[in-house]
Amino acid sequence: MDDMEKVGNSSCNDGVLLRMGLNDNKAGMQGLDKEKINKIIMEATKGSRFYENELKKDQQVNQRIEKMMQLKEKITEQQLLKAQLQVDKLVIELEQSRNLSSTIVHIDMDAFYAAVEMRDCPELKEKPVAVGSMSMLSTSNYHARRFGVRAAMPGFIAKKLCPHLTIVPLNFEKYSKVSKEVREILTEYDPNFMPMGLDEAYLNITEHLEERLRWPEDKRRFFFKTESRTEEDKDVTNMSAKFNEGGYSSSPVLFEDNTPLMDDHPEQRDRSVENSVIFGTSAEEVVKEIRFRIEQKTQLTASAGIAPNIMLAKMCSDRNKPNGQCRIPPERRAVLDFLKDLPIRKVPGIGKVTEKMLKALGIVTCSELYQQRALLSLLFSEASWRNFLDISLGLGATHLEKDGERKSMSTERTFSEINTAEDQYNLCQELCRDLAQELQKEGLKGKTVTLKLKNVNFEVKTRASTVLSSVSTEEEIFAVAKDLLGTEIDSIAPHPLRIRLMGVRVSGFLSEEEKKYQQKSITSFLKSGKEIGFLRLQPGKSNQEYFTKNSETSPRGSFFDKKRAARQLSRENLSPNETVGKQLFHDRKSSANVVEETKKVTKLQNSNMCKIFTCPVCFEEQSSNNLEELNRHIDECLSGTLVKDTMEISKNDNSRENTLNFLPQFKNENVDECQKNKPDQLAGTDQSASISDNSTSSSTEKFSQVISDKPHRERQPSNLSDIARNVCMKQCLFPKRISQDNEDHFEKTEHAEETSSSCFFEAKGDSVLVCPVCNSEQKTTSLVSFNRHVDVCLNKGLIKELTEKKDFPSKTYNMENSNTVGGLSRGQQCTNPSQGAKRSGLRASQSVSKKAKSSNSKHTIEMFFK
DNA sequence: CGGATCGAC
DNA sequence: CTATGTCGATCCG
Repeated sequence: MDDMEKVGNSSCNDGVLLRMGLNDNKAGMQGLDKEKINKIIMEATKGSRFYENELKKDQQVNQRIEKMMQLKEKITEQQLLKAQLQVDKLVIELEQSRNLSSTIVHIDMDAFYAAVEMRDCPELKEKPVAVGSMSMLSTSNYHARRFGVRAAMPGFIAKKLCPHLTIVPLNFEKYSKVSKEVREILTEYDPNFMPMGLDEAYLNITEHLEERLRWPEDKRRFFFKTESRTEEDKDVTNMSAKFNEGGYSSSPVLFEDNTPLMDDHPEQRDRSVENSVIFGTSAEEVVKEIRFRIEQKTQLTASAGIAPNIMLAKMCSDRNKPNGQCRIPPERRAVLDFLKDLPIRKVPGIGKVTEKMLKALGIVTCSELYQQRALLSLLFSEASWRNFLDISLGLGATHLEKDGERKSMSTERTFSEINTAEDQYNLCQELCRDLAQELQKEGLKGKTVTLKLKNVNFEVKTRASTVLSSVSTEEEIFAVAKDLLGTEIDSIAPHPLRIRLMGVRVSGFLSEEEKKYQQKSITSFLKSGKEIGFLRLQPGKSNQEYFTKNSETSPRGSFFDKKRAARQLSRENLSPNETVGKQLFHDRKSSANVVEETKKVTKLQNSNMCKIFTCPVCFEEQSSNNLEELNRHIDECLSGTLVKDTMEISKNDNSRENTLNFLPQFKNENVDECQKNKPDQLAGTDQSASISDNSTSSSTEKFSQVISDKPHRERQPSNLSDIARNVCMKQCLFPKRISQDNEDHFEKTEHAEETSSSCFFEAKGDSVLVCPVCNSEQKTTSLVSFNRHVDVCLNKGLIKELTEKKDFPSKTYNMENSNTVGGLSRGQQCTNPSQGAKRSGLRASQSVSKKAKSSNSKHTIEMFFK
């Protein structure tokens, strides 16, 4: 927010602590000093799940730094010199393009929310105040800041820092109203001004300055407000003085400022009428006028920066806050002087991570940033180091670009732990509902739906799916989101997902042009059923292939989504005892859908307005005046056909199924090619690690998964394959190098047992693999042979399972009685829900680990979710 | 394209 | 007890 100091760590070693505490201390006598503040924060923080996650993130940053430093070591003098030349060539170009002709202003309301609340509640005026909740504060007044109370700090910690703190809840409507009042003023100086949130804005006053020169004096005259809005606010002057008890002044005390309003036109002050003031024509005067007017109108103060570009203006407004302003004259020298000792952390776009990384290179100030430009060009991405260069030269945008079209829309919610699938689905649907409503307000439809989850350990993950036709309604979005959610629930089943946040986002919006085009093309596509018929009848090309090929252009198309949905269903049918609730949930939903669909269809058929299309899947004529209806029909049709077809195909080759189930192939459109081209890399490929002992039937294999996942379609009760697949889906089965620079938040390599609830397999050798079924070591020369072993093993297990345990009670399943099922299931299914998820999960993971180690396993297995 | 991260308000 | 919500950009695979 506006005037909050960026909180950064100023020394390398104590990142997490300082990050959450104070960087500097403006504390007066009434406040706390930095040490006390950090101590209190630490006491309130340590041991919490939140803190553990902060530590983890910090370690990841440290690893990034380490990697960067290694890279740095390898840089030769030659390379550096060459880089220096190249960068300096660019510097000359940039220098030549320097544009100092614009006058950009950044306006920043002081402690905005808190100030509004204080204005409206005189009781608060001399107290430390924060706005937000016990969970999270949005801002605090300057009094509270002396105690270390800051934006983005949870209220309960703020209370420990400052027991007298008054926390007032957010009232956005009020802030919006005030913000609007301010904007009404700003627009007079730049009708194209750019608001950044409720409390900040950029203005380009270049034109205004020109015009202003021709203005009569009266147009620059403003009157003090003499009447108060309310009875109790009669004495505006007095109130302002009290309000700014922090030692900072406000109008009319503004005149006592170090920078008097009339400084560049002192003669005009004499001619000012009583109760009015005339502002000059300089940029400073304009900005003082703006601030004066803002305060007169809203009783709130603002800080401002004036500079030749946006970046400088922003940094400038920070300099004299609160209730101050600062200008960088449009001269190169002045710009560079301003930057000289400026900490890079003050630069917009440089956050705590970048700060830390640069600090590791000995860069703290902007001039140091410039000095290291050659090195930076070798260590960072093009975009990054160019940005660094711009920063260190003081270059930035000199005009305000209109906001482009929105690129995404999302909604997310934090809550106390939710861990039942039913609640999660309901919540998801609710989010979709809210989002759909907002989307429709703006008439937007998007092709990508992203689900965001944060588990109770604060680990965040997102899962996205892009569908062929764009979505905007609750039902459409939820159809995609629930699959994503189902996949996640599956992936750690039978452990519950324990989440504290869920979010849904829609992106990939169509532009207006694309919207029209799409309508047309779909219309014509549907009219010509023949083309599809041709493809369908082509010898050697099954329907599946046709659709698979198509979905390659959109790899995460609805077809694959359905597969995921199918998998979800299958899992839930695995253990009837445990998943009754979920099944009910599903049944309820699907029957509701049927009813709904039926209604719609009859409604459509009764309509005279509808057009007739040929469904490209079932070839039946469909009457509809609504493309969405048709899409839905086609979707249903598509999944029906696919399931039917794959049933027939896989009947002929049941023996293959178990192998197939080891294919986590959702992302892998062409297993054959993958196998051929980079067999050695299979292990390392993300999510698409696949094993196939046959390079000719991948298509068939893929689809057999669909059938095997459909429990309600006479699927074989193959717990094993599901278990195995689940593990595969976790990318755990085969040797996977844990990526060093981009670690999955949900994977742990080192301290999973102590600090996290993640699940992973890590292979430390390549030639010895532990069979996930029989748990024995297999020396293999190729993944193919290993796969064959697993295949055989799996079949054995299946047979045993079928003969001995027809009713597989996964609820009471435990690893002791499942030698044949072995390691894999232990990793994934050791749960015993009735025993309290936390401990049993952890214990199981430890015992698995122990066992793995004792048997000299090359794999280590950790559990998901304590 | 999907997923994670960073940064801003 | 109790650590936000939304958005865009970027990087990497």
